[in-house]
Amino acid sequence: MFQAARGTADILPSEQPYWRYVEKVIAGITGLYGYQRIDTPVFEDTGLFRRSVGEYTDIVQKEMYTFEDLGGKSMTLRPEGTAPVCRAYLEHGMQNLPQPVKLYYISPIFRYDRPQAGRYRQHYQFGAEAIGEGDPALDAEVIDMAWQLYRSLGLKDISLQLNSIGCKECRPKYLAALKEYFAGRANLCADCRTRLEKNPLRLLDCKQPTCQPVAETAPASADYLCPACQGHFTQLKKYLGLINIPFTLNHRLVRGLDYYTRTVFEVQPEEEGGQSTIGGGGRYDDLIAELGGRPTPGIGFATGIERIILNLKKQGVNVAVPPGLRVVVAFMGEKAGEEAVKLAARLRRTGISAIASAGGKSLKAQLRQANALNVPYAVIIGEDEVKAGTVTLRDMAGARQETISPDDLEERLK
RNA sequence: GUGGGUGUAGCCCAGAGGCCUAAGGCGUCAGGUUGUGGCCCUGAAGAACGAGGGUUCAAAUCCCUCCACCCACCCCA
Repeated sequence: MFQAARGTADILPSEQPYWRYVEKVIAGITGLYGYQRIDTPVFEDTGLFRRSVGEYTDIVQKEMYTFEDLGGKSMTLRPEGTAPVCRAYLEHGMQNLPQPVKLYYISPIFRYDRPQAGRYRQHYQFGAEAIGEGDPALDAEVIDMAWQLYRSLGLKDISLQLNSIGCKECRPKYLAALKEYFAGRANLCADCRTRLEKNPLRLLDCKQPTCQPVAETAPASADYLCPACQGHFTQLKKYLGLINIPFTLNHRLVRGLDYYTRTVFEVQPEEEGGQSTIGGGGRYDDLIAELGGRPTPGIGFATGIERIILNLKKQGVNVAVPPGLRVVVAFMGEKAGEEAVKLAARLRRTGISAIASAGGKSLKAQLRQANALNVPYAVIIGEDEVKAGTVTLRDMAGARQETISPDDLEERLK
């Protein structure tokens, strides 16, 4: 038998209420902040991700679904959402729109990773990008939107971690300080020794017990910011205070994609546990230029739908279940069967969800099924009703029924 | 990619070398007299025990390989 590929999952009808709930909240929030939806292709030129995400990131080095198409081009299944949106921004000349351009997406993301609870090879992300404005007020707005999203979803006990990792002016100085600091440490783990050369920022969030204390007392990027970045960060913190967004400064917060500048943030449930981050984002002021556009600042945020749902369940958040079927039309006999098919169709045309039972079962079986489907009403048509031109309307919950004209059904079932 | 745990019908699971041609519960389907559900009762369908190999007179039960899921690491959403 075939199975869904490793790390992928079917989203079954019983799960759908969660997805629809999350989508509904997202639609509300994005509307409130003036974001418009964009959908980009599932695969892109591999170069787009290599250039934006960064050659030495884990994502590019070992997690991409890359394949050669029949024309010999290297394509990659989208491993993150920001680069495609930036590509679309440039491709469609959105720099000619009023800035910032605010776009959001809900789309599948692919990463070849070892699956775990809350970690999949295909998962869905909601992401939002505000491109074309570098004002820290916009950073605050994006962070606020993320925060309000989780609040609106009904998630409690989440925390916001915040940091600034500087820009290309001040970053080199900081990296040098970091390298100098770590190079002097004897007992770094093997991973950290390679990070030291290729991606020193990542040294900060190593989870190895031996590296922990070392990272804890490492130089903080916030102490090495240039005046401009310092000003930006200060303003951002002030704005967040003005709109009452609680945040925790975390000088070890680093993100796994190279394009981030200045602001980075992450949201996670306070309860400990692996795969806990539910969302994160940051500013990427050099990305658009890196992709060939004029220097254009941007900031974005993304969150994993599966992880949101995981937490909704953990916290017992009640999601609205969409209304089910309203009526089952049961019948006995051939002529009544025709009436049932006609009646069910007629009810649907008036906006009342209805099915005629099928399969020629006994009335008992038909009502049993109606009960299992949890419909509030059953309509019964037998020989008597056919002769009299009536139908029997049964209130399933009240176990009462009466014989009425089919013309009165619409009014009664509304 | 590394280390560990698990894998029996759609779901939850009993079962620890021969008594298993695999038990139970949920669910599904049917019936409990003639046109009526939910409770109850009865019955049926549904599993060669993740896959493949091996050990043994004999394996769901032991061994090996693979696959999948879960946990930790890694990384991130």
